[in-house]
Amino acid sequence: MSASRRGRPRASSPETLAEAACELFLERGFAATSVTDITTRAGVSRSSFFNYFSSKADILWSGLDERLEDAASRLEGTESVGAALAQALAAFAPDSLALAIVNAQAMGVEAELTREASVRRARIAQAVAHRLERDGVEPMRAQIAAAAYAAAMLAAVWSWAHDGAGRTPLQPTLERALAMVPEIVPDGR
Amino acid sequence: MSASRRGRPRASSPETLAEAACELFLERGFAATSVTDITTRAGVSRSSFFNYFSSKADILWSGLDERLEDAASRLEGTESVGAALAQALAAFAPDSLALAIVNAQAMGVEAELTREASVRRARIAQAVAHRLERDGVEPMRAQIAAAAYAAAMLAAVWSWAHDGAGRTPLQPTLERALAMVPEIVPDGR
DNA sequence: GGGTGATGTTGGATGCAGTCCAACAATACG
DNA sequence: CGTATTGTTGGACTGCATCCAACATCACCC
Repeated sequence: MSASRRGRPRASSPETLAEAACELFLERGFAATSVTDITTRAGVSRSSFFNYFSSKADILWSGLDERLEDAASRLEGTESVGAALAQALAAFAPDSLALAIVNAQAMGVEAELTREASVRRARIAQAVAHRLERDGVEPMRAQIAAAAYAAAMLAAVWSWAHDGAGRTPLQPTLERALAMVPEIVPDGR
Repeated sequence: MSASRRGRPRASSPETLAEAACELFLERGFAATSVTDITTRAGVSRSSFFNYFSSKADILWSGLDERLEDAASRLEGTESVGAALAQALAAFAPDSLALAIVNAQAMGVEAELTREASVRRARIAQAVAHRLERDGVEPMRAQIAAAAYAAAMLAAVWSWAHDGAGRTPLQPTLERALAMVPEIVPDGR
């Protein structure tokens, strides 16, 4: 744990920026909030924003994206697909995304959410499909089964967010969702 | 058939613009081609572009989007899910999308394609899920089954494009893909 | 055949996202 | 104290997308 590194200390953090951003999203809406607005409230320059997030939309998704990368790694191992996904998401804490899901209407972020969610669904589905093909499932079947897993996963996150991401853990909801997949998709492993 | 309508005749058409755009995409790549480049080659002003497409990416997707809207309408009727999708896509002719899928690398459009494809997958999945819920399938199951249908549908389009969209009809490939879904997703109707 | 309304085109102004870069600031370390 | 490292800042720049007022071209009807 390098508590203090070499050069100039960071003047901000993803958390600080995300907090400022979510406040503004709730006040004015996502579209009406510019990156400049966010950095102004956070007390840093606009340039710095892109050291922490690669886009405005990334504020909401960076937390989950991290977990999805972990999931993709685990899927290359020998864990079962369900276990890999469950383990990867075990470390997913309530963040901007959960807030945005619950307050989607207030933030005017519904279109943005469905759009970006679909990208994540496809991303994790591709990882699962690769794994299933590695296990000998034919490509077409693998894609269909993988899509089912991805849909279950995102649905669980949504359900968990609406149940109150702060109070409830994600795990039970996720495992219930993942358990449904092999029931209806025989190719699930 | 109103061959000539009321006001000033159109100086261009989606087809003309798409053709000019695809040429440029093949020459310089998608990212390196600006909307201005496209309209210049097509011989119209930049402003006119947005009378025909809502965005640059839409050049590739407007054809399929039209079919997906039709599919969503059909899904509100009494046709089976498979029949609704097959019927809707029966009128899908090879267009810019097929060209882009085949020449994805040359156009430098791979990231764009996976991204936008995921949005369409989610869109049609939602329509299917609505239908399944209407038929009494519980929401979670409906979402999973719907994701499977959507995955099959897009996979069919991809496969068809690679088989040579001009030479082969889409129908057989699509029906083969759709037929796979009820085999592995019992809730499919 | 001239007026009228409908339909489209054009150019310009505008706002914002995202990229890039060179100059500068603050730290640890030897 | 000098130096390498890490991070910040402002500014320039490109391109997407939106909006709008002025203008052009048609069909139609009196």
